[in-house]
Amino acid sequence: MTFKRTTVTTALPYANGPVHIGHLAGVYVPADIYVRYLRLKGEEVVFIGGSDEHGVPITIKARNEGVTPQDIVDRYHYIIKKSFEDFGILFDVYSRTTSQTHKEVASDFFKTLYEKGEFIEKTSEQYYDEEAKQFLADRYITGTCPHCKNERAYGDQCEACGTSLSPTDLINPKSTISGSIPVMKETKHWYLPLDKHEPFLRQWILEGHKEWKSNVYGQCKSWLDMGLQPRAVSRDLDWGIPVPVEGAEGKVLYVWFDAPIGYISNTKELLPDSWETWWKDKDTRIVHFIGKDNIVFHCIVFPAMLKAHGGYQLPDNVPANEFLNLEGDKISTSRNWAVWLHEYLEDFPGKQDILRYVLTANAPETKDNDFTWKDFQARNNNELVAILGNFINRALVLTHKYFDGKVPACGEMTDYDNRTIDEFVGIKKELEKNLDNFHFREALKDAMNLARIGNKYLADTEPWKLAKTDMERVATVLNISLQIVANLGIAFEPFLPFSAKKIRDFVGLDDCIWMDLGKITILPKGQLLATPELLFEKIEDETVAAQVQKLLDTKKANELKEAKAAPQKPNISFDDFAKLDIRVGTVLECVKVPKADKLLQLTIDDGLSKRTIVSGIAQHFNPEDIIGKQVCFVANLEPRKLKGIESQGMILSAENFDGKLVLIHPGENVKEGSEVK
RNA sequence: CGCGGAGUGGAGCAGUUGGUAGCUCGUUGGGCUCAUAACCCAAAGGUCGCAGGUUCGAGUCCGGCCUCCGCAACCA
Repeated sequence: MTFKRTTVTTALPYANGPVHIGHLAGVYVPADIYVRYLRLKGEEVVFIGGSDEHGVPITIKARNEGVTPQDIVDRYHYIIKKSFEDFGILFDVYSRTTSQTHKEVASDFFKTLYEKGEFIEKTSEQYYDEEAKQFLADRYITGTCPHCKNERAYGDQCEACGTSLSPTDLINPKSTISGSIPVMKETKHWYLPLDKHEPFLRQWILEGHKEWKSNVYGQCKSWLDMGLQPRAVSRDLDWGIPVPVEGAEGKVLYVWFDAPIGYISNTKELLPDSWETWWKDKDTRIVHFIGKDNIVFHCIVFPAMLKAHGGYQLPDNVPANEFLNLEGDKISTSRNWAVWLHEYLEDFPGKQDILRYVLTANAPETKDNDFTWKDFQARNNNELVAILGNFINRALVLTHKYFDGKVPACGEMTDYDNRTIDEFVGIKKELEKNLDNFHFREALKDAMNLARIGNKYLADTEPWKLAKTDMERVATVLNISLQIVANLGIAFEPFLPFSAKKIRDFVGLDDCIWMDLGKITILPKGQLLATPELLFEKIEDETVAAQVQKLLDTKKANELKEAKAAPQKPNISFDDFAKLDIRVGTVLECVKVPKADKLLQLTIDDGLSKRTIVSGIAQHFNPEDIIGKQVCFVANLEPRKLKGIESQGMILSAENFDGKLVLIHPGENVKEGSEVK
């Protein structure tokens, strides 16, 4: 396959929240690695990103916060943009779908399809929320499921019984936005007849792109086999790009139609004069990096749009990744179950490359993977520090020790030297093959193996021993070792750009050219090295423990938020209440009841005498912690024998939502026997 | 039976068109001491989710079953 240039796009993050490690691992790091690699090889490439800023969820978030949708997208667009910059994701352009350029491009795109007769118009009745003044997407309507009578079924599906529904099936429908009862209202929309493009798509994907990843190919095949349906491309909403035809007041382009065109708009914003080359020239190759949730849009819908429009190239590959989980649970923006990029950088300043490394080494390329802080620590300590950082440090320290920090001359090379270099060149080829095929996890492993070769080379040649007898040989060994260091400065550039730059700075290498990889003549003799400093540092147990604790706190906060108070019990009369005799007493003694898991035996000074109370609280308190404390107890509860001990009352405690018991104490000490009313 | 993906030594993953099961980490033993107690070598450890079928031969093909994840709402 030959091509002259590559257009790389990344899924546009939705601007209703910051970006997290899942975004990075699934889309942006792989894309950035790929783009950096192509650039190093001197290929023409343009790297397009941007925020997706339209759609219903943003309007709802804005309503909930009492601000405008524009406020929301402004807030997150800049946070997201900065996160990407901070992590070295080198977009040529990172724009937004609220830009003027996009408005024009998307409008024109729609108009072209409209004028070519590529849409069909349909009028239908849809639920309308009169209070919120908007039509309701299926998911924003709840009601009773006609099949299982579950009262919390959604307009598209009942999650209790699994049947798929249409909003009109629901009994007692209710808007989730305002809570009001929606009414049926007629509305007209434009549809893209995907079914019309099905034969072409079938041929193009199923015959023409068998090389696509199995998850991508499989998903497409499934959609095609099910048969494609026309899809609406417009919505009744006041936030978005107006449908640019007459009689379409109050209607905007549906986000999935709007968003992918953003790739084109952003290219145009970057290159107002030459953008078409990057989308329409036959020698241009388009690659979309996305997550698995976006497969059908990028493989079926967007290509159909481009085909219908005419003149555009279709994507050459869509290397979609699966999802990344966090400590065993699905990452969730709404539940705050995520490692946010901006927060990571606050906790680990300057350590972007560690995260890039871990996310690449553990990328969800073939199935969902799990990010754990323990793995993060292990990969840093055992791989980045021990293999890569250590080798570079060894080579530099030895050179400073024996040659005043100058690259020594390379003398006669042995067979072993040559074999090492051959091995190096072999790995370079593997590395390129893996990068070309989007196998970034393997490619990173290859790059790491280059550092391993360096360590082995030093261990086998033992220059610290040779230094006693043969300095000329030491010179050759260190020259080759330093050349390997220089090579690492190139090989890691796509993966760890910050560290690769540092490595090159150590050895005074100004240019980073992929062609040089595999050569041992990169550094000239006599080149002065910088003073070595540590490339990576160990991450201590406490550091990762703190991160884990942060997540546990989140989990707890979520549980608290979701915990609901139990319904109130039926009313009682004042007389009933007056019958209760609740008093304060001081715990004099407290011991565990033998052969009982839950029982504590307390001796209490109740102001009159001492009484014994047995309480089922042993799993929540240490007996000695309670002694001396004042507690509240029901004094006139009928005595009852527990494990053979007569209990004369009941200790009062509150049960937290998580089942934890808390004793009820008076706010300040009072006289024993005081009544609680 | 909605659709797709995944199920390989303790953990995380490779296994291209079927031909003796590999890699990284971890573990154990040894070596080295230039190096951030880092590095190098060696070993142990798997009936490739389950039970079938095709084949001289299957992790790799076919049909069945089980488990996990995702999509069909928002979300990479």
